[in-house]
Amino acid sequence: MPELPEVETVRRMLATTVVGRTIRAVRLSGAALRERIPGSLARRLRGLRFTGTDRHGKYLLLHLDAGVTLLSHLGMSGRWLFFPVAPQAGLPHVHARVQLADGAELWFQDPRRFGLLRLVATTRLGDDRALAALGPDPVTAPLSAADFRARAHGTRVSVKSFLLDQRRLAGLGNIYASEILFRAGVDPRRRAGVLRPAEWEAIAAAVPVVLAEALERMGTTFSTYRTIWNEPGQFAERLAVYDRAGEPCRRCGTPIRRIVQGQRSTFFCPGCQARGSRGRPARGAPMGT
DNA sequence: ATCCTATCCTGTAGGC
DNA sequence: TGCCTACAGGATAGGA
Repeated sequence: MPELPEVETVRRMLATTVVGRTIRAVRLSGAALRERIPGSLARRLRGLRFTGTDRHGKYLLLHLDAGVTLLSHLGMSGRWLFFPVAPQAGLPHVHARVQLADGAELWFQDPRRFGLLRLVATTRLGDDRALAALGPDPVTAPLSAADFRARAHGTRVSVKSFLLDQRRLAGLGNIYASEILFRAGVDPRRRAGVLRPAEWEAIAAAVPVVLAEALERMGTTFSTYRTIWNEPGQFAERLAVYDRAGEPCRRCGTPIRRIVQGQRSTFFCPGCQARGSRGRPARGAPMGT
């Protein structure tokens, strides 16, 4: 469930905690994540200092001196946990323990092991196959309605599936795709290739608003996601549609529906996201349907 | 090229 | 109470 707001929350926190600190040693579990972590990763990180952070979509980049970047992806259940003092007790599913020179520790925990840890030369980030495949990041490179429309031209997939495709737009996952379409008043079942300009306008406007609100509350926690201080995000209570099947829409009272698209749940309000609507009015405006 | 499905994995919720 | 199954969804390989 970590999507852009969750990863950005983690990035900001790591920027104020680990940047400037030096790695004394790295211990690996030996378990394979999305791909196997080579033992050389621990050896290459030893003695390096964190110099900065970046994020592209759901990928988190921790830059170190010596021209090395530690690329990570949280997958479904991954967490970076920071401990100012090394804990006495261990935790299950910790795949990397980064021991810092001052005694603090940074752990990568991932029960389901869909996550990723990889070292990349800082100057060759553009060549990395995972990063190279990503579309623009909607926070660092916001897309206009015209951009969306151009990217969707000719595609037959639903607008929900379109928003989830990291090659087209990097950072949205299942939660925020549904939330953004609700905010925009667009039916998730509509084909992305035939949306009208007004609908793309509504989507382009909704993306930064929904992401900013989620980021302000440190993201959405259902069960697994935590910040580096092991705190849950607070956006779950603000969700308009996600995981609210059968509950009344907060705006019009219509029961929220759950459907399956591309083997994933989609949640939407049949009242506010009517098929063929032009995008609903801005929040607070008269309903008009 | 584009789209769709199955796969990886574990914790948890629900049924019986 | 306890066992079993289904489900959650990140990315991606491979097939249609």
